[in-house]
Amino acid sequence: MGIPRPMNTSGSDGVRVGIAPVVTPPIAVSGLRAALFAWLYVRAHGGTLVLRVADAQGPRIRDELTSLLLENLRWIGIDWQEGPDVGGPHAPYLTSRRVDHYRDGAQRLLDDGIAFRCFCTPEEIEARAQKEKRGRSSQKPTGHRCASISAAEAERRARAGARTFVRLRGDACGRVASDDVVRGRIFVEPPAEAFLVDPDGAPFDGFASAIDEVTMRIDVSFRDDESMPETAVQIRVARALGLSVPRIAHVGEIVGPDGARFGKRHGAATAQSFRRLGYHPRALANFLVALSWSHPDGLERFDPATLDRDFARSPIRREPAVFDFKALNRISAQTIREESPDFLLDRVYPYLLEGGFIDEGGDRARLREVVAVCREHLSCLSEIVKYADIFFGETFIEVKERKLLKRESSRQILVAFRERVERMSDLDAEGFRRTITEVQGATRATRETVLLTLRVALTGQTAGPDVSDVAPVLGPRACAEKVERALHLAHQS
RNA sequence: GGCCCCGUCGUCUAGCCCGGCCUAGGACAGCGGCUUUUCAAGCCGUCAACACGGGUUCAAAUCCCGUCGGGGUCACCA
Repeated sequence: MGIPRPMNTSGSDGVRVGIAPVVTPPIAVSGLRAALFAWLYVRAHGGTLVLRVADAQGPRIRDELTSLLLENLRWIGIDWQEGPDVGGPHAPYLTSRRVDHYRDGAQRLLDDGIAFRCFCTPEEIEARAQKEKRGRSSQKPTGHRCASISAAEAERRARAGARTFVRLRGDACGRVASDDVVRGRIFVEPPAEAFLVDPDGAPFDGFASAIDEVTMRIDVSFRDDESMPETAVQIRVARALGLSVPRIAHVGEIVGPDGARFGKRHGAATAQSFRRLGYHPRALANFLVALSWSHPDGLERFDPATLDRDFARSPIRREPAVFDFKALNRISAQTIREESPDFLLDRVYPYLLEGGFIDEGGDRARLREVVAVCREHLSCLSEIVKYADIFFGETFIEVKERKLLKRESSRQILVAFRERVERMSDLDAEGFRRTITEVQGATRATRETVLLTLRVALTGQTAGPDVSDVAPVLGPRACAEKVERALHLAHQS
């Protein structure tokens, strides 16, 4: 059946799709995925992606955090037609700069007796929340003492300079229905006496959405499903103010192998951390989308940017999805393998530099060879450092692998190889193959054993790049040295 | 604890809305094999699921009810 078609309330320029990621905490895979789906939705149906950044809460107006967020969204491949950086007819697109827009709405809610002023300090609120948590109150806690202060009295105190939160009255917090784009009809309920505006006039997410998504003429709003309570607040507020509510798409959550929401305890969950590790952005996008959406043609690998109308042919699944690193690594490895050595070289360079393997402005031709050899074995670009020692340092040979070198047969292989390679001025793939055959003949070892022994001597690992690829890049001299050292190590321990 | 969401192979899913074509299909992982230049990649094969219990029906993964399980949320900050 696919995804329901959008209701276009905004004229001929197509559907207006909104996302409103928060600036802190840093955007994680779930937020990234909600944004990705919004972007795909726009591409499939034609329209405008409107990016509104929720930067009003927490550390206020932190420009670096905002640009980091935009960078991360762009990194994964998303682009938007209206947003803080590109502007648009409904600017500004930062909630911190829209405080004026919220004041009227809040005042009207207050006047109409739908909201009340709460004079409690953050400490008092915190203490109360703790107590409720401990008491495991079964009753919905309503009737907060501030709620019973008369409106006139509350206004007087507020005008006298008291710092207040604006909160939704308990009787306005009942559950409401929403026809969700991914879930169908759902029922949601705002938290008891939900917070709308803080003492500095900064809106809480649901309240900001109620106002902004109407003024920005959003038709469909994508968000991750943790924000369902905020959606409830949005609907309640909008209803009270006589405003419309866009269709909302709650994208299902991403959980770890233990079933708990994928987050810190599973390691890196932020966009930034995947970026730092050097995952291929297209692969991460592919992976995240495929977590809850299957290609109508059964493809498992696809470039989200080329999906276009195909995206609308298949529905977004609502069930929680398990973040499977193996699957991500596989997709990322495949994608990396398809990139040219030059493309990879530029991206791998910082890791080598940072690891102290190379100096600024190193030999590009040699680096390209190294990258070409390692390319098949990278799940993410930072893994290059696992292999960097082979080419740029002293090969480290694991104790476990040294056992192999201790054998008399291994010694014979290494000696035979060294003798030959020492006499060579150049070592290409063909020369290496020939040499191996000679060594094989001289030692009467199997080809497999010869290769494995040399692999350990030259790379220090039993997995990783092929010896037959590594040796030519190292050249005869370095090969001889590494073998010499391996022989030495074998005798030591 | 209140409220909400979710429940098909280990994982991602197809099927569910519109009951029969489902002795439940695919992919990935796992396992086995082939590629005999090793690890990896690639190719071939194989294992494996409708959470449970009631109902409705000639017929249920598909509809209804209940139970169980998992998760989310309950100001901000973390």
